[in-house]
Amino acid sequence: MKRFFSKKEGMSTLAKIWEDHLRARGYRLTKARRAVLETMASETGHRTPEEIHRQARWRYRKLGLVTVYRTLALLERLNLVQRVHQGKMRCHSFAAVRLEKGHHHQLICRTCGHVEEFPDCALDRTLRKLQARTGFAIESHHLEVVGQCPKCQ
Amino acid sequence: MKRFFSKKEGMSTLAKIWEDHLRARGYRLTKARRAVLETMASETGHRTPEEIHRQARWRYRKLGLVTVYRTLALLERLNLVQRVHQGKMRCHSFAAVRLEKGHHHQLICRTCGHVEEFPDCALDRTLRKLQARTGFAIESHHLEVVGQCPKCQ
DNA sequence: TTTGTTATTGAAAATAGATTTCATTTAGCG
DNA sequence: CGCTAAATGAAATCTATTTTCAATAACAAA
Repeated sequence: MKRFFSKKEGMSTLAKIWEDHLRARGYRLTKARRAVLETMASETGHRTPEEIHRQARWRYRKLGLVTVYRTLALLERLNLVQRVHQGKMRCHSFAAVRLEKGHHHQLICRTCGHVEEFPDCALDRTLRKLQARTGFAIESHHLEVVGQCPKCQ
Repeated sequence: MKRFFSKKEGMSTLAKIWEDHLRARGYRLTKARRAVLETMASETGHRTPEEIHRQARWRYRKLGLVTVYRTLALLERLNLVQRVHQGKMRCHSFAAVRLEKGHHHQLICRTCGHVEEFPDCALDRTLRKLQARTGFAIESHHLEVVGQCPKCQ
C-alpha cells in the first residue's frame, strides 16, 4: 500500500485540509479524530475499520474501535471517505454471468442508492495483459461505479 | 435484474447442469438445494443470502436461511458461485485516491487470499461514455479482480 | 490562564449477520 | 417399504456494527 507521507513527516497536507473542513463545520478536533483522519489520509486502498483502528492507534494509543466507526461515518457524511462495500456478503453465479455476452456491472447512486446495471466494461484487453504480466489465472472481476444519479445532483 | 428463464418454464438448463454436477460428486439433491440452485442460476447480479432466501422460498416454502448459507458455500467450493465480497465493510478516502495519477486496484487470489495491487485500469474512456449516456455524475469506481496466483495454480 | 458548556469519547449493552451444533428429517439405496 | 448417512431447520454461538450512557476533554468566554 503506497504511503504518501512518512510517519516522521507528521500530518499530511490532505489531513490538514480535512481538519479545516471539520473546524469550519463546527466539529471539534480531538486526538481521536486526528488519529483517524491522518490514518485515512495517509494511504489509498480499502481498509476495514479494524485495520484502520490498528494503524491509527500508533498515533493515539487510547483510541477505541467505536470511535473509528463513528469518525468514518462522519467523514463519509462530509464526502471525504467512501464505503466501498457494506458489511454483507454478496454472491453471484459465474456461469450465469458467462452465459451472457459481456456481463453487467453496477452504477450506484451514493445519495439515493439507486442501482443501474450496465453491460460490457471493455476490460478484456487490460485483464489479458494483467494475466500475462502477473501470472495470475484470472477468473472473474467485479466493477462498481459510484456517483450521483441525475435526480440527486 | 435480467432473468434468463421465466418461473413457469421451470428449471433452467444451467440449473440442470449444476444438478448433474452435484449428483456426479455424490451430493444429494434435496428440495432445499434445488430451490437455491434454480434461484442462483436464474439471474446474474449479486444478491445477499437474505435476498436469495426470499426468492428461493417461492420454489420451496420451508427453506431455511441457514441452508441458503450452506448451499452457497457448497456451490462456492464447486466453483459455480462466487462471493463478490465478504461480510466486512471497507472504506477508502476519495481524495487520497485522486492525489495519485491513475489509482490502484486489487488482484486477489481466491485460494490463498494474497492481494496484489495494480495501477491504472484503463477505464477512463468507458466511464466518460457511461457518464454521458446515463447522466450520472461519476465520482469513483472500484475494481476487484479474482483469480489464482502463480503459486496456487 | 481558569472555568463552564456541551460535543465527543470509551466501555458495555444491544442488534444484526454469519456460522456451528444437534436432534430430526429425508434422499437414495437395496 | 425400510435403512442409513447426508442434509435440514431451530437454537445457540460467534463476530461485526450500532446504540446507550456516564465520564472526559475541546474550546469559547471570562
